[in-house]
Amino acid sequence: MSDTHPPMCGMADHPEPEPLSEERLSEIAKGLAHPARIRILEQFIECQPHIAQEIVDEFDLAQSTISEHLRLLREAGLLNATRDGPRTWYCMRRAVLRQFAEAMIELTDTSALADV
Amino acid sequence: MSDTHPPMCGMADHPEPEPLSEERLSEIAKGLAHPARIRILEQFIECQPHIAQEIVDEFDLAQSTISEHLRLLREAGLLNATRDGPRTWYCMRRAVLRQFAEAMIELTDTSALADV
DNA sequence: TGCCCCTATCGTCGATCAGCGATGAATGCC
DNA sequence: GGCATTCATCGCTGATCGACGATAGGGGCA
Repeated sequence: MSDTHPPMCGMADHPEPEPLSEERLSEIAKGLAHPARIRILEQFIECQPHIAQEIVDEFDLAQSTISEHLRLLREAGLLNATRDGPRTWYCMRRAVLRQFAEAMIELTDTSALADV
Repeated sequence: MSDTHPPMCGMADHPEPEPLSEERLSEIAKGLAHPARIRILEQFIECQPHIAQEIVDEFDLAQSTISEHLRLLREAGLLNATRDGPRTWYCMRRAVLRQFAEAMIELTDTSALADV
């Protein structure tokens, strides 16, 4: 039972309302630029954290490869990692991905010109 | 005057409603994974096509480098290219970027679980 | 015809990515 | 203490990216 004790993920995921720079946006896009990483993020649709082993079990990839993908997602700011004894709990930083998605929407939004 | 004769860009940009695969999503993300390419797309916020030279003039990068970025954006499906004599008109495929953005929104949307 | 403009492509170089196995550190359990 | 589990990191390899200059081709225009 004590192993199912996720650390209260992502609730303090407060939105940072400053607009994202092109550099920041491209960093996030780089995090998304591999099918395995998209699939990893899909595992977090249920707002539940996962330990790395759970992610590894979902793929036909070596543990070290998954660990590398998790690192890239962390560095892109798309995942949070919390060590808990021998485990690491991961959860998605929804606000970051959402802010990225909204910036992309704005790029497609001609009416954004009204603000210029 | 005849040089300002953009080829009726992107109006036939009909949405393709099939959900995007992880492979497709990561291809699009790869197209977005460089600050110069984000900035290139920003030039298309006004729904107007541009020739490659206009893009080159906006950057401190060699023409061949910009041409390469335009190629990657084309291959990611984010830009359309239309040759017109010596020029190439580029315009943004808004529906593609929007569909990508909406897929990212869904990843952040816990209520998407209701559909499962 | 000849020249210039606009672009795409080629070749090259260094940097980063993507994959793997192996190793090692931290922790919990017996 | 000893061992198994979990995970990150370290090489290593091949592939791709990002930048450039140089080159070449396709049109217009004089």
